[in-house]
Amino acid sequence: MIQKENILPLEVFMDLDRSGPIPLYFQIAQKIEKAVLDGTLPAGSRVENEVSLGDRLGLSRPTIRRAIQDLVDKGLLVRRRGIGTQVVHGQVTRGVDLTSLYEDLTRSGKKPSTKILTYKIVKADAKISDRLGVPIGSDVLYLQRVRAADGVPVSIMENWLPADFTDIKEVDLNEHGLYQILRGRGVTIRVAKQKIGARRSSTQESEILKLDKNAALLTMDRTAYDNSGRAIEFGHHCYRPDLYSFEVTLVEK
Amino acid sequence: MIQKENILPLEVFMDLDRSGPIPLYFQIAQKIEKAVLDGTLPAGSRVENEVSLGDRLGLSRPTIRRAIQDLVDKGLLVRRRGIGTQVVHGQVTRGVDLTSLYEDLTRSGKKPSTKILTYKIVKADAKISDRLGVPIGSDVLYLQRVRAADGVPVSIMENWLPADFTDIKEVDLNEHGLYQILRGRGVTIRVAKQKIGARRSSTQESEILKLDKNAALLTMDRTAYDNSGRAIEFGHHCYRPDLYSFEVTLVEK
DNA sequence: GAGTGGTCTAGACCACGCA
DNA sequence: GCGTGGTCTAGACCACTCC
Repeated sequence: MIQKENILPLEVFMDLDRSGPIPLYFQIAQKIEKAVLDGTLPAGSRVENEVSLGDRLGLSRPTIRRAIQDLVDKGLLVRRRGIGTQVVHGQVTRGVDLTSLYEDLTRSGKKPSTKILTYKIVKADAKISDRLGVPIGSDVLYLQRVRAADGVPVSIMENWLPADFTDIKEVDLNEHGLYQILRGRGVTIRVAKQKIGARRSSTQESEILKLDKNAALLTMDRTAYDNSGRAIEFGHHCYRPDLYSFEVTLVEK
Repeated sequence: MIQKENILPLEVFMDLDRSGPIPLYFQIAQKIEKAVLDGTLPAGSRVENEVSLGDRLGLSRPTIRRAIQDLVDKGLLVRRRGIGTQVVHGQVTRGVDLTSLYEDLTRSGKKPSTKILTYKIVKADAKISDRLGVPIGSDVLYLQRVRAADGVPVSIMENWLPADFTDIKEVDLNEHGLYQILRGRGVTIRVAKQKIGARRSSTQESEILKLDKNAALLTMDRTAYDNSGRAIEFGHHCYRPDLYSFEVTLVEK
């Protein structure tokens, strides 16, 4: 495989803020990412090596390295020892990055709305107890909601939250995504474990999502943890497969 | 939230190989991961801080830091500035890590087998041209296979590969996974972009997978790139949802 | 104020691919 | 042999959280 010519990024690296709160490696990564997206660094082209880039910018190699590594982890660049760093072919797809469906829809320009079907406090059964790490029989908040985009129903969402979230207001859930509300309470979701599958829809689900009987549903089970490692939310969601899918970028470590 | 007691890992860090080919940060990460899995570091417990661990092991802080960071990225640990590092609650789920279904099945103790339905060289249409980055009308290898686990059909896989892979032997595909064959040719898949969805099965698909008519299928479209960033394979796979699902761990960066 | 993780420096040596 | 990325060191200062 013939390598394309070296393309040295010019001074795309203007206005680096060396004293502000934004890390230097992050600023560098942003500049390089922008250069890839706008074609300054076309697919397959080589990226300047770490040492010389560091020299030119007056930054240490570990700082440059971290910037590039972050882009490699995002699937934007590929590195080979002894060879160099190249831009991956193929358009960039934004992977799932720990946002809720609500934010997903907002970002893609749709207008999300939520209808609450069920809002009640229930006792945790064995499964919920296991997922949330709470005792069996303890109070948990149970939500059943329908999320629509521009008025078209996209997803039925069931969620369970530990007892100390039972004071979440029903009205807030009409106006905001769940993760948005949690953030407002100082809870940051840091890790989520998801299982994505498919099944046929029930009669009720078909009615709600305006699908045929026995249509295919895309399903997702998720447990989300905050920055102390505690389970905050367990959810079982099902999506209209013609309106939603999951995009994932995998990078060999 | 009350934090649990400090639990200082003892000398779980025996036999570190300081001169071998395995990086020190990797060895450290393995030891810590093992301690989490076997309960030495229970869920919610604190992990010793970077500086003191580095001192005790006679290693620099960046080395220790890298080990811990890798585990954070895997969703095993959580960090908070000013607080410390803790073990995430909830059992560890092995995420999808850029292996093929063949390896997936082997690892979970099943016996994979493959039946080739179609093996031929076709001309790239607009879609395949776009996904593989080859000219429209150029030769590509088209495969249609059925993968079974312990004799039960799990997945129908369609794959397209660029012209220089047209010498892949049909017999090899019976015995090995596609990625396995590629590795044997010196091709390393480094990045993959996947889109996971669902749809109803066609009559033919239902027959092959031994499903009811109009059953739900879990589908995955994937483009895979090698370590030079070149597209190596595009695939459209569909799975029996009762036998297969995708597990993904997301970590806020 | 003490303890923690987050960032950054300025070097070093090695492993690998290529000419 | 040379250029590349991969690892590692021994420090430094800062931001944040808790007491």
